[in-house]
Amino acid sequence: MKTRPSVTKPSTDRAALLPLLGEVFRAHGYEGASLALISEATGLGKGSLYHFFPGGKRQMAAEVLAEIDGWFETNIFAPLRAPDDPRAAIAAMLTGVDAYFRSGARVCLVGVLALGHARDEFAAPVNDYFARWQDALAAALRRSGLNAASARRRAEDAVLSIQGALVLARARDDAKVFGRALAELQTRLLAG
Amino acid sequence: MKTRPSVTKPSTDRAALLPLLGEVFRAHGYEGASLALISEATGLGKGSLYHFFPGGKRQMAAEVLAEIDGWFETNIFAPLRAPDDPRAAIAAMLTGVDAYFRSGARVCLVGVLALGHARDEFAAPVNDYFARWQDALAAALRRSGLNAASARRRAEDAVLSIQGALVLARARDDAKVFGRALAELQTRLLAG
DNA sequence: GTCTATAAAGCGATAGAC
DNA sequence: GTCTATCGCTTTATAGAC
Repeated sequence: MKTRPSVTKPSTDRAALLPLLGEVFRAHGYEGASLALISEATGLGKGSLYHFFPGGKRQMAAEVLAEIDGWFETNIFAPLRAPDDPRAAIAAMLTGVDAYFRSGARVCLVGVLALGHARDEFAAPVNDYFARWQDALAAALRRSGLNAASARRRAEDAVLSIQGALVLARARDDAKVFGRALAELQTRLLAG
Repeated sequence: MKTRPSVTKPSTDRAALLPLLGEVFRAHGYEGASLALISEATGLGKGSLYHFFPGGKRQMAAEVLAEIDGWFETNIFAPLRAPDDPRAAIAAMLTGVDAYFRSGARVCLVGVLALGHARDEFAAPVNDYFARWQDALAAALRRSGLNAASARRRAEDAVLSIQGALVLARARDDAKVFGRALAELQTRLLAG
């Protein structure tokens, strides 16, 4: 990867930046993630950061959010909507979620933003993320035999339980809370 | 509580300050709750605030946290531990929680602090709050007939569901999520 | 006990050299 | 594309008048 007076210029390193930014936002929250911390985490000076993200911190958080949303869309939501075995898709969701959140050691940035000071700033994408999660899961549950109302209630309960488990795991500093919640969820989701 | 050069002077207004501070912290998070906002919400200048809380924002948040903890201890935890009808105590917990969190319109400050930047600052009281909640609820469940392990799992699930419901209600800007979660919880907790 | 004024530090963001 | 230097503002916290 080179600069090459002209032509191409992939600047793909920009994409590699987002996961780093995500961890800073997760660890310190939106307001706690100062440009100094971000600069330290990425090894880039403020000048470079503003070169990549002219919109500053807001743009950084927005793009991180979009990347997370995209990951869940392809890895979690889409499989739930696919017309395959719905029970297998639900099981895959649970293992995927467990991996993504590092078995409870990693917090949900979307939830952090929802509770934080900047919630109004990101209200729309935050709402959309959870709405699509619930809808996708409800679709799978419906295909597995539940009626529409039960599927919606059970999907909401699942999404909420995952968020709560992450909060409690962090609060109690005990990641195992998350694993227990996922196990409980599995039996609850796959029950008749 | 005394000053006494001049009789009385209870300075009890200090206690009346805490709920106001609590709402500011809830609404803006710990770092988002600037002294300017706190000054505006309380109608007190910075000088007065530092007169009441020489430790500044940290002390304010710590005392608010202690007050919340005390409220839950007397209104929620203690009844769960009392040797009365455990099922009635659990039902009372749910209605008390619903009232405290304004049916989902109010967020849990303890959870906010757990996820926020200042989590290390308040790690001990935050952990203690959730631990005592779970223990008290598990005791009631045990008295209602469950074995120790089931009681602990079900209590953890309940505490986590309440937190998750508050997160999701805020994220989706739909307080009714909370009411549905409490209803679901009632059947789950009181089930055989 | 309450205020205003101010100190000292950190913040996000910008400018411009290289 | 990356850096340093710096601006303008806000932050927490303190000092001191009243």
